[in-house]
Amino acid sequence: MAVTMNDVARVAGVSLKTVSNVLNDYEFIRPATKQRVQDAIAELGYEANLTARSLRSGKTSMLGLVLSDLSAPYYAELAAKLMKAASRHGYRVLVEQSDADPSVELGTLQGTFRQLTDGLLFTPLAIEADQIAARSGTKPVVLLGEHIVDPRFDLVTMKNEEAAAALTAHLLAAGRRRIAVIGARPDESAGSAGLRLNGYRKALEEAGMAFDAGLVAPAEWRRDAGAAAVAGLLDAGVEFDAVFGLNDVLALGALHELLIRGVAVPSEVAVAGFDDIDEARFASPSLTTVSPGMDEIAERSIGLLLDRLAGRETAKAGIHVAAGFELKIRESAP
Amino acid sequence: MAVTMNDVARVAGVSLKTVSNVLNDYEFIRPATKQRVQDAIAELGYEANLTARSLRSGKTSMLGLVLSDLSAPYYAELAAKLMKAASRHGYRVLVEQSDADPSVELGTLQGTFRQLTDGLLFTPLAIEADQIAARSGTKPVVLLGEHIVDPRFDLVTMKNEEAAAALTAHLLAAGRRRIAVIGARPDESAGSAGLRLNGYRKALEEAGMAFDAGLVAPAEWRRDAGAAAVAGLLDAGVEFDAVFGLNDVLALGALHELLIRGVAVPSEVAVAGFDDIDEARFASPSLTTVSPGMDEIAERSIGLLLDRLAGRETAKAGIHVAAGFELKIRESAP
DNA sequence: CTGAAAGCGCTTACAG
DNA sequence: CTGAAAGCGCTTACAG
Repeated sequence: MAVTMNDVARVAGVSLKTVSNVLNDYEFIRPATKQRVQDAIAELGYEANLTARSLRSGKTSMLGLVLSDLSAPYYAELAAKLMKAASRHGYRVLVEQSDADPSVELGTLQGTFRQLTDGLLFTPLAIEADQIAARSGTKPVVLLGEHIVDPRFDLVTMKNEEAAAALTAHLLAAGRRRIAVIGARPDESAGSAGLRLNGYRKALEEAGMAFDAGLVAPAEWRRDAGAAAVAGLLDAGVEFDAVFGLNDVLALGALHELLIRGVAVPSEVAVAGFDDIDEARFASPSLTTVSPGMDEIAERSIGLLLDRLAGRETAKAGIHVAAGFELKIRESAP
Repeated sequence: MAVTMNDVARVAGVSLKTVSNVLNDYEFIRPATKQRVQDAIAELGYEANLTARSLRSGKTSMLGLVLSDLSAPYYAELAAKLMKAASRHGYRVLVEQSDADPSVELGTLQGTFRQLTDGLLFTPLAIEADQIAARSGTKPVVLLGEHIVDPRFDLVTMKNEEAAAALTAHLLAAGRRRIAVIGARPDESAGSAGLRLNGYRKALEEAGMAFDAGLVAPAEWRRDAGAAAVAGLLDAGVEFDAVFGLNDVLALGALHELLIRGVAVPSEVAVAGFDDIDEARFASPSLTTVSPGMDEIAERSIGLLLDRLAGRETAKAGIHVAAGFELKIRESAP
């Protein structure tokens, strides 16, 4: 049997409540009493039982993180940073992989996962704002990404459109005229894919260049799909002198396919991505990309969620944060 | 206020215990009673409170996973697979990043993290077997990796030595004579680095070739360190016609550095790694590596831990499992 | 097959 | 500043 607060109270010669007060940093405790309790805790090696505390207080000191797939480098790096940020504030992070399955996403908003966590960092991919609103209950939710941008919900995101435009402008300034885009999602205009594509179009427009839909290839956001998309363009005889992968793994898959086919990068075709995952720096050639401010996203989203939990942030409307971005110009598109 | 078992009992017209029996699939319940309870559950939208259940039963339905850094691709992919495997058995996985810090590793063996989880999948990197034995308590622990191989503990690992030898033999068979090794850890002979280096030495021996310590470069297991290690060898004028990165990110960092320096891969220098992370297939050139059987590792480690939890496995001595491996011969070292 | 009672280890009003 | 009591929502012996 583990040591309980009762044992501590007995050894310290005080009541249960006094032990609880010491444990919870209650202000008005006589220093001598506090010391006696702390000595007893040390002597017995007492450790608070989090489950009992949770049952009574309704708080778990865990935050939920919902994302599609932890093995995607962007999510892996983000999760690692979020966990570190949460840990600095005394919270743990419980991760749920949704696989972009709507029923899994809905499931995390209620039931066990919700019970186990005090608040949620939620990357919606398959469900809509009203579905979240219908079951968001009283625990705070901070949305990540851009699938849902809604004034009702807190949101931490990145400057997708602006950054994609800046990257496209860079390619244009370098003399590229036919920039293929891979990773489009024709079925959704609101998400990251849509916003980044918008940025691309705006940059073209600003440069007085026509948009050519034949340069836009849809693809799932995976390496192999990026490779296949570029293969498709090449096989179809589409001409292009640059490829903008809407994220890094797409761009890296494309880069791989181009090199296999004997297409020189960047001399014949420049390649650029989005996310600046660790791997981008070490690709060969190294990948030009957008650093979307992942550190800032991690800090701000944890900060906002904890502010909501602690009642430090009480705005009725959702707070929207967009982290700053930075262009990383590397060998693949100098 | 959430719906409780009491509410269900009232609506169904039965006692608390009967509701509990239905919830816990107790065998001997009259079908009609069971139906009444299930109807009440559906009507009220009742969901069991996991915290209360945990407090009373001492079980949390969570497994702990301790690893150094979730953003390392190998760990990210492994964690994703472990979570999926656990989920199929009704368990969640709570991840703790240790950063290879001994005090963090020790901390996960007791205290809150231990309380929150029914069993542990533990990747020790900085602590030793006796330290684990001293605080392993009654909850099961399955070790991952090879830092600690001890008959007292269950262990799921890979065939490091055998696989490294097979990979080295492949390089030798392809005519490579001076194979540099990067990522050695001179301070530890037992871990993955030591075992893989052993495999390398055995393959050399088998081929009747001398071991040259000048070809072995220590490095942390990161991309940038792999690049720096190769740069060091080149700058020191060490001659080599192949590089064996003791894991994939080391090999990919090395590959990058070689290409930057104008060294042709594989014609001048072949490059091989270990792990077969997703990225290896899509590197340019694609990376020859060892697939260490990650699916098998995930399945077996979850399976073994759950067998211990359920009392299906009662062996007094630790059970050691080594997953099968496969050589993935790709462009970087054909 | 089902019920009434106790209790897991805390925190939370309520007193004093 | 500290104490005695109640109760969070379950499961677990114990009866019957």
